Amino acid sequence: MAKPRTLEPEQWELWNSWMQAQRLLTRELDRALQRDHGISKAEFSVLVTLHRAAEGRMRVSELAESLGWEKSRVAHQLTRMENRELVDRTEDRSGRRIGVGLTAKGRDSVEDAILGHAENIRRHFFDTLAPEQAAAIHAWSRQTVDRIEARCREGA
Amino acid sequence: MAKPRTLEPEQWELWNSWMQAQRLLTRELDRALQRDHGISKAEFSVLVTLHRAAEGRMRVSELAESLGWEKSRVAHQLTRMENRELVDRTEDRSGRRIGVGLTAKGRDSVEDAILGHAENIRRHFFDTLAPEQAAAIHAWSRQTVDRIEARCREGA
DNA sequence: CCTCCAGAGTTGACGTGACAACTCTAGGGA
DNA sequence: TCCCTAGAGTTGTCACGTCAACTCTGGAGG
Repeated sequence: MAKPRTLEPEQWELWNSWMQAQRLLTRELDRALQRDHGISKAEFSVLVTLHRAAEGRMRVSELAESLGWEKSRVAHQLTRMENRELVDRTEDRSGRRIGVGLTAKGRDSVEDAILGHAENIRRHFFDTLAPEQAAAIHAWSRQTVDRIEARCREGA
Repeated sequence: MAKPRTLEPEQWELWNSWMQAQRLLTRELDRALQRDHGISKAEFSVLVTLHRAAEGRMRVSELAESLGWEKSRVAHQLTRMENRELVDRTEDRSGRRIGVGLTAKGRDSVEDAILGHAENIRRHFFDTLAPEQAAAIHAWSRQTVDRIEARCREGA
């Protein structure tokens, strides 16, 4: 058979260390964001996206589209962030929620966090990444994203 | 400055596509496990670890060590899995919990799931991975795991 | 005009993950 | 003997993420 039913030991080894490296790295970055800036990675993503928006105000659906998140995830996240006064939801006069924007506190938080986060990514990721490793990872990432997105589109 | 304060655009591009590739890939594998075998990735990890254990029975702390999880996470996971009758906890005569093992249902589930999961990893990961990409990724993974674990040890 | 429906947004339930506080017990000195 | 501390294991609390079900509104078409 050209397609063995299970993986070779060295494939398991590669797979496990790859998964673990990812896990450790993202946990590290998450913790740093929390410790140094008091926000989580999810909050950071939302804040950055809103911050990049031209008017600093977006529809929930745009936000979901832009983040690649499900709308319910965005709604839950916004509820938590509204409680923490990082964002506010604007309503039309009937009380229907129509858009989201940064509060002053939210704006301060991102602008503060974004430099530190970039610095951490550089330290933990790019500084130990040889050029051919970067090339390999980049190529693999693009392949993978394209392939899975293609499968989702055709499967839908 | 040798160390710029923020990342180059192509670095952001690499970082973002890498994060997204991870996210899509693990979500894909998770869903397949859930759909085809009715178990989650976390449950699968626990079941596989117990299944590999010589006597099929481990201490909670061994399990935590082997999975690289915090003990509280393991305890919560075991509670859920005990409710689903995938594992059982053994007690000494004073009622103190002393070990964990697979139930028959748990054993069936892993043995059933493991081939399918390996197949999916092969399809989604290894089949699109050129040998030199595999080598680069493997090298990077090992570096990263070692470095972060070293930092944790010294930081503690 | 009325109905129905598609899309936006929310909510609830549940599993996952991190962190801190707690209980219990065995073992090691004073 | 008694204390007491280290380790095992649990529990509570909170944030995150997914799925399904729900509400509301603005049209398109009868």
